[in-house]
Amino acid sequence: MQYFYQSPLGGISYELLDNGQCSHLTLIEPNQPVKPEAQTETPVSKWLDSYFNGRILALPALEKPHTAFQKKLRQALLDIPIGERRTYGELSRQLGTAPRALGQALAANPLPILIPCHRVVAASGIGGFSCGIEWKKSLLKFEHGC
DNA sequence: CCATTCATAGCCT
DNA sequence: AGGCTATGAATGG
Repeated sequence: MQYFYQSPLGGISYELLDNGQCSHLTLIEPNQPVKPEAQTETPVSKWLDSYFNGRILALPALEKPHTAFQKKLRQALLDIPIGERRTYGELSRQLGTAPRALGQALAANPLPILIPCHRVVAASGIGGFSCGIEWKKSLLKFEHGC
């Protein structure tokens, strides 16, 4: 079942499975509001509230990673504190993989923000973002002020 | 400093 | 199995 959330940075849609786990989260075009009537209170919406208020709660139930690597990657991403950044090179060395392969894995992350893949940037420059580079910029900017 | 090239490798579908 | 990079380092202008 699909839900929507209106964040200060733009609309967010996400998918909850029957078991309550969040399987996907997508960032809509920044500054494009979503239909207000589609917003419903869920564990994910509560978490997003907490995130955008600067006091982050424990993560809601998430769908499990499909591979061992994704699990390791998810943990590594969650270990990056707010406001911190890692480069693709740094993180790939930490995980024992190649920078490019890491990019592939990040691009396939179905749970941006929840799993903070936006804190990984290129060695020079900002790098890419699956939901649009503008989102990555605003997220980093937002976290910087926390 | 910017553009281009190329080595590289493993993750995802 | 095969492609396909959300890289990075090196090079050359």
